[in-house]
Amino acid sequence: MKKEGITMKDIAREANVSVATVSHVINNTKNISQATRKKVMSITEKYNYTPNYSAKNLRQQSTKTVALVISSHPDAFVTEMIFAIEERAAEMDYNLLLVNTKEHSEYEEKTINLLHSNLVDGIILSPTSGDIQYLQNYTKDKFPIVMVNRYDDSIENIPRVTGDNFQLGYDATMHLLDHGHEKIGFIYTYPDVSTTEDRIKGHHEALKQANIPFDQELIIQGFAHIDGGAAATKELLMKNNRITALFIQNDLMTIGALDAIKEMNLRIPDDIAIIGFGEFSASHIVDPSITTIVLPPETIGKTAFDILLNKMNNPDYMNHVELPPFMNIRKSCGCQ
Amino acid sequence: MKKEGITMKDIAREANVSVATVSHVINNTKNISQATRKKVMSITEKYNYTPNYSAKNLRQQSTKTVALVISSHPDAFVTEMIFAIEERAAEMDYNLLLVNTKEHSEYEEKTINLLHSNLVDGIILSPTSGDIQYLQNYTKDKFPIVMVNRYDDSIENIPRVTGDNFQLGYDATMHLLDHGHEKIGFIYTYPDVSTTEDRIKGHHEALKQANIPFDQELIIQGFAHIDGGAAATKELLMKNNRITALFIQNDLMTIGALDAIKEMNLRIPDDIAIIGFGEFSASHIVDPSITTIVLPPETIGKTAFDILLNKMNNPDYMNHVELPPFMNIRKSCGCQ
DNA sequence: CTGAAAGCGCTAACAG
DNA sequence: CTGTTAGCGCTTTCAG
Repeated sequence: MKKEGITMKDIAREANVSVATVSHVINNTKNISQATRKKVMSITEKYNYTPNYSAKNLRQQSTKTVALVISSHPDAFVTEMIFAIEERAAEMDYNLLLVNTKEHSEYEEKTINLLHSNLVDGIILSPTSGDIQYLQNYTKDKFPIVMVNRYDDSIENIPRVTGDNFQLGYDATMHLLDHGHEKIGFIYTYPDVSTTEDRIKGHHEALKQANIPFDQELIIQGFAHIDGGAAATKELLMKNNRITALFIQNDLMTIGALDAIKEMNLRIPDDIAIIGFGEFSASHIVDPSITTIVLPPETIGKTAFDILLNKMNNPDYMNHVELPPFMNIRKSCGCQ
Repeated sequence: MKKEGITMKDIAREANVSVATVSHVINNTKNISQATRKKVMSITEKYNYTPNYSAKNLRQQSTKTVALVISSHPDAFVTEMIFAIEERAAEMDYNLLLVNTKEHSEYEEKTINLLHSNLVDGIILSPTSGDIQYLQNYTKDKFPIVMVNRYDDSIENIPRVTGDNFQLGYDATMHLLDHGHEKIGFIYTYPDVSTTEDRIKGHHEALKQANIPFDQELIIQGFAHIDGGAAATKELLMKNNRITALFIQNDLMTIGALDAIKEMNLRIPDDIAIIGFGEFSASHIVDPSITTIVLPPETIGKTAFDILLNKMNNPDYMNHVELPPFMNIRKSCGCQ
C-alpha cells in the first residue's frame, strides 16, 4: 500500500524555503531566524507532518529500534522482563521489536539475520538451546548483541546479563537440605541452556557438601508448561516414592506440580515440600503458600537494555552482569 | 553508530553485473540467466549479504512491520493476546513493534503520531481511557488502525475486535443471581473504557431482569493490580457488609481480593462468592478454585492481526468482530 | 537477458 | 541565516 504523506519538499515549497531549512528547523540542528522557523512550524503543524523514518534511517544508518528475541512462550518471569525492557527502551527513545522463536533455533538464526542490517540497531537475545555458533558472524562484524537470561560462553564479544543461577540452585537445594530433605526431585524446563545447567551445578554442589550422592533419576524435564510440570511430578513421585521435596524451575510447572500432588492426595509440605523458581502472582494465595526463589526480572531487563545501549555506542564494550537470587520463604518448603 | 554492511553495489562490482541485476536475482523478480544468477548468489552468500531495509522500505513505501500499542501493564489475558498477535505477525512475515502506553493518553497520541508515516504499516491499538478523537487525523488519511479489546464508537472507519462485554457482564451477574446473590460487588479496572462500561451495562440488565435495584455503592475501582483489588474488596465489604458476591474484572485484582478475604477471615463461597474475569494459570489450584468468565485472547489477537492485514490491503475494509464470553465454572461461585 | 538512470525522503557538508 | 547539492541503498522503468 502506498502512503501519500506530506514531505519536507511540500513544506519547503509552501514556505518558500529550501528543504535543508525545513530539515534544520524540524530537527533544531542549526540557527534559523525566528521568522522562517515560525513559518515552517506552522505549516508542519497544519499538515500534521511527520518525518519519513525510512528515509531518515537510511540517511543516518540507524533506526533507533532494537529487537528483543525471546525463545519461549513467556512465563511470569519473562513477561516482567519484557515489559521492563520495553519501558527502558521507551525512556531512551528506542522502539522495541518483539520476536518469539519458540525454541526453534533455525528460526532464531533466520530472525537474527533478518534483524541484522538496518532493521534494528541492536538485539537483546535470550537464545534457544540449539547451537548458536552462527552468532560469530555478527559479533565479528561488531553488530551489537547482548544476551539476557541465558548465555553461551563459547560466543565471544557478547555481553550478558543473567541471574546467578549456580547460586540459585545451591541456595534452594541448601534450604531443602536444611529441612532434612535428602531425596530432592529437580524439574527443569529445557536442557542445554545455561539457566538449567547452572542451577543443576549449584544443586550438585549443595548435595556434595551435604554428602548426599547425586541421583540422575531424580532429575527430569517439565517443558516449562503446566501439563509438563504435572506429568514430570507424577513420573518422579511414582518412580521414586521416597522423594520428599521438589525443586521446580518455572512457575507454570509449579502449578502443574500442585495439580499432580493434589491428585495424588499428598500433603504439602508434610509429604512433599516445594520450592519453585520465579514469583507468580498467586504464589502467596495458594494453600499452602509457595516458597519461591527468584531473580529480579525488571533489573535484568533494564540492565540488558542499558548494556545494549553501551554496546551500540561502543562496539568493544563488554560487561557480564550476574544478579543474585533471592528467596521468598513461605510455607511449601516446611518453614512455618 | 555506522554500520559497514555490504551493499548491492559491492556485489554488483564483484560479479561484474549491474545493481539492477543483483536486485533481480535476490528478489526473484525477473528472469536472469542461470549463470549470472549463480555468480551473484555465491557472492551474496560469501558475504552473508542482507538487504538494507531502510533503503528497501523507503523505496517501497512500506515497512512490513506493524505496531501493537497496549495501554496497561499486561495481565494474563493481555499477555496471551500479545503473543497471539506476535505469532500471527510472524506467520505473515511482519515484524511487531510493542509499545505500552501505561494509560497515558498524551503518550499514546505521541506514539501513534510517531508510528505513523513509514515507521509501521499499521497499528493495533488497545486505547487508553482518555480522549482519542485525535485518531480522526489518521483515519481520514486512511492510515490502517484496528482497535482491539477496547474500542470507541465515536471514531469512524476503525475496525475492531473485542469481546462481547455486555454479554459477559450479563452472564456473570446472572450466574451469581441464580445462586441467590442479590448484593453483588463489582470491581472494575478503569472507568471510561468500553470493556468496563459494557460489562456494567450487562450487569445492570441482569439486575433489572431480576428486579433488583442497582446500587452505585456496590461498584468500585480496583486499578487492575493486586493491591488495588485488595483495597477495593476491603472497602466494599466494610461499607456494605451485606454483600454476598463479588464480580471482579481482572485476574490480578481477583488475587488481591482473595488476599483481603482471607485477611478478613471470610469463607469462599459461603460468606462471599466470587466470579473473576480472565483465566489465570492458578485459577484452578487455589482453594476454592475460582470460577472465571473469559474471552479468548488468542482468537482476539489473531483476528485483530488478520483484520489489520485486510485493512492495509484495502483502506476501506471494515469489520467489527465481537467474540462471545465463556464461563469456567469452578467452586468460588457456590457451584459444587 | 542485462544495464543505465531516476528517484524514494531525508541529512549534512559546503558555499554564499 | 539560507540554499545547493550529493548521496544513503534500493527498486523499477525503459532501452538496448
